[in-house]
Amino acid sequence: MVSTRDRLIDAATRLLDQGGPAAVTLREVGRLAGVSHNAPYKHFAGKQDLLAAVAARELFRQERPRRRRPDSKPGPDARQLMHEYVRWATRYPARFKLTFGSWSTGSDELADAASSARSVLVAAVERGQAAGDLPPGDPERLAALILAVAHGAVDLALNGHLSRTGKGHASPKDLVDDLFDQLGA
Amino acid sequence: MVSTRDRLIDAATRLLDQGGPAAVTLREVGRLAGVSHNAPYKHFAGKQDLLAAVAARELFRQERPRRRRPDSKPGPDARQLMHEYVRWATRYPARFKLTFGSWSTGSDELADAASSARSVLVAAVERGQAAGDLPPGDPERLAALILAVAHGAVDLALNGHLSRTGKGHASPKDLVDDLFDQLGA
DNA sequence: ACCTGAACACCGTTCAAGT
DNA sequence: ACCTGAACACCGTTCAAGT
Repeated sequence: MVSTRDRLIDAATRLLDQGGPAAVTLREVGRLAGVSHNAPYKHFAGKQDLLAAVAARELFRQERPRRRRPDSKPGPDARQLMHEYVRWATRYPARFKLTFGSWSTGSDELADAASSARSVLVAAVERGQAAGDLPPGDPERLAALILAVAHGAVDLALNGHLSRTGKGHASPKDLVDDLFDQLGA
Repeated sequence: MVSTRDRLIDAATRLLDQGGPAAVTLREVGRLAGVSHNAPYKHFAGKQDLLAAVAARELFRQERPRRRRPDSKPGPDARQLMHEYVRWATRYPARFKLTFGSWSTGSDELADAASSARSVLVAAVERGQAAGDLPPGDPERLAALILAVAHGAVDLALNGHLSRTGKGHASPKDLVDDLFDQLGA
């Protein structure tokens, strides 16, 4: 038995994927969930709060598989993490833009999920430094640099600002690899 | 004598800076420009086209000072270019998000301005490579890596996804410098 | 060529009311 | 506790008409 709240988030996510945030109208969300156009107000403060719930669920789903990993196995390295990040963002561009966009709502749920996701990357960077694959220095700051490249490359590519043709053509994954190659040298 | 068209773009830019794209209503744009709420339709195809004009003017203004530079002086180096990029984006976040967001309208004006701005960076990267400050390789691809860091760092910072406190704290400018330091080593 | 005023369809949000 | 239907204010866009 899936709750109305979950069905509302499902519907909002589907509409978001299809047509961006503008396509997420409360009327259509309600219709897809089988309720009236203002039933969402009984579960969320408004449209913004509904979208924040979508973003929070997305972050949680990204992080959960890594949390479940048994402690005996080390997690994936930072390069692999960024490859997954790029792959997810490319596949679900609207979710990517929403999740990493600015939330005017100061949702605790979102803040917690984001900081948790960041700590996974920092841990991977620390393992890379210990193995000599990454340069020394503050691991949080190096993680920020790595995330900035992945995030920026994806955002530029999604918006058509990466040269899409000719010798200069590089995919976000290529640019992430370029960075790690430079860091390893 | 400033044209109605320019006054409309001015008004739209002001509203954009104050409250983001949602605050740019054609009614308020018209009111600020001293015309009716649908006079903009005589100059632009619609709201989207008006916002594209704002973005195009912004790109043009960024690029113009560099084009006027006499050929005898070499342009600023890539690091300095990215510092200016970060400074502009931090000062006018709404313009940054609009200009580097996705334009559904395939505006030629925008595409030209964007590719022109990119070529300025590529030229700076080539000079850096010639001077031995940057590693060898395809300059377009290296320029894309550098732009990805600056763009990603600014976007993460604007959206509050860069750790704002503690030892991991790094500003977009810091991250740009980190990349250039790594590339120079 | 440029502009206006009325009108239409749509949306977020509120409210009174129902079970 | 959860939901509905009507209503309100607002917005993008279109249209007929004016100079």
